Amino acid sequence: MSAQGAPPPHGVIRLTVRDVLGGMVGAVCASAVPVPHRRGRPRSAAADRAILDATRSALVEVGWSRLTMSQVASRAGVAKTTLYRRWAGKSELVVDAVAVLFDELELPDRGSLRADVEGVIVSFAALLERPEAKTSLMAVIAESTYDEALRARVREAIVERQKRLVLDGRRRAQRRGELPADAPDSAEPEAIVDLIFDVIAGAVVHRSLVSGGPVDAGWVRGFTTLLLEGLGRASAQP
Amino acid sequence: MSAQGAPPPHGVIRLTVRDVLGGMVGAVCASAVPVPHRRGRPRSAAADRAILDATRSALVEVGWSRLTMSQVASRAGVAKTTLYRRWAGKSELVVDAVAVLFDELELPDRGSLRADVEGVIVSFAALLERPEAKTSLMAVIAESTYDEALRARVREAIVERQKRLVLDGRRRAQRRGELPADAPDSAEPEAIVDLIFDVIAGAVVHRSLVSGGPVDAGWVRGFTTLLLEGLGRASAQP
DNA sequence: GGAGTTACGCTACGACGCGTAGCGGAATGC
DNA sequence: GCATTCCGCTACGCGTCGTAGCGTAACTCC
Repeated sequence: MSAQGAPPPHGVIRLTVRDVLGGMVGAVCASAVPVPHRRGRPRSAAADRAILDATRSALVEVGWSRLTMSQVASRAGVAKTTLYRRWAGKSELVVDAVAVLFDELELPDRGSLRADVEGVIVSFAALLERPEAKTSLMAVIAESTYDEALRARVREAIVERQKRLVLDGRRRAQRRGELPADAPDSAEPEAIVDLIFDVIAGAVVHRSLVSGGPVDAGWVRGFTTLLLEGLGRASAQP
Repeated sequence: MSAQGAPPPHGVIRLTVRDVLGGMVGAVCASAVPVPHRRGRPRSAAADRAILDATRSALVEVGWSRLTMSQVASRAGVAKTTLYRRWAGKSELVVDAVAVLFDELELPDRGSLRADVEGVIVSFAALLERPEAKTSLMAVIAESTYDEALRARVREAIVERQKRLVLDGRRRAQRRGELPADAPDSAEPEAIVDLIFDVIAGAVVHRSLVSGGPVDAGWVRGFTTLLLEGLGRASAQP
């Protein structure tokens, strides 16, 4: 609503996670320089960290719906106004607070496509089990269906950065000869990566947050078989 | 919070969608009799319908987060207290208001497994495009991560009732010989149905609500190929 | 070192949604 | 008739939101 009401103090009102963390995680950062803000008192990086930490711990304890800005402020030891100087609302704050969790995801080479797929499924499911992520991810996505800016923020901060996992795994499988190499005329390996990402992430989220069933070894094996060999063979397995 | 504060007036405070609609849609209804409430003035079925209609139309216009109980009440032409006599809060109300949308899903026999799968994907995606569903489905699921009763309500009213689509399609494919019949010793065709449901629903939801890409003919064909034939062949297709 | 600029903590405030209580009246079963 | 239950209405206390205004702290440029 009141995004550009007042003249922006430091050029930009909102900072991304990468600005806060000094660009230590991001590689696609637009401006490598973390905005050295020429004049005036600089924003407290300690306050930023305290706020994001407080947000995560509050999410663990009370969940998304009972999380209030006042509560986060007092936990972080800052004034409520300081929160609103950085984030427009609860949704924006939580996106940044949760985004760093997803950067912990790694995909070590396990030797085969099947092992790699099972690995990423298990890792992602474990991440979704953490209360901070579990309670807030869906809420933020829900909010973003009516807020285009928030939607873009979610995509940039969370979705886009995880596709690297699929991209890496696919390239490794191609090198091993488990998947066909990209046809030089085929214009869209990107479409396939997007598809695989939606299928894996969507299925794991749906399983653990909607259906509510456990992502245990049996489910992981079944899902991987379905992914690798399709419905016919997956139905025949024990 | 205050669920059982006062003695329940009519035996049960909450009614399910099937009670309201007189059991016209559900087949797995526990008690076929819609509680003929022995004494006193009966609850207005017209008010129930007006409230649920008002909820859906309000969801279309303002979305989940800006939806208020007072707003729904005045739209429906009922008092706010009447709302709270039937539903404990916004989440419960919206679950019931949205659940009926999912009952419209049908899966006509299109002659082949591939055509059936593509059909269910397209239908489900079209449903998610409706603003009432789009904005509220994720919000309710998010809320349910910290509310076990709500979670059960979502599962019963939405999730469980859609698995029939997968079950039907699978049986038809088995009859056609496109899928192997259930091994008599294999104890769990149910696990496979659950898996397929999570994969299809999860992928479509993730595609349209998280990634934000279109569920167009190309995506549907690619996803179907992946489902039927697995990663290897899906990667080779144009 | 001083001047200008920006961020911070604090307090207070209006606006709004929530969920409940209490009333008189209306619709049913006995 | 009488008891029972629902309805519409008004009013209320409570908590959260997001902002304004103030004095003060930190930093840059001259």
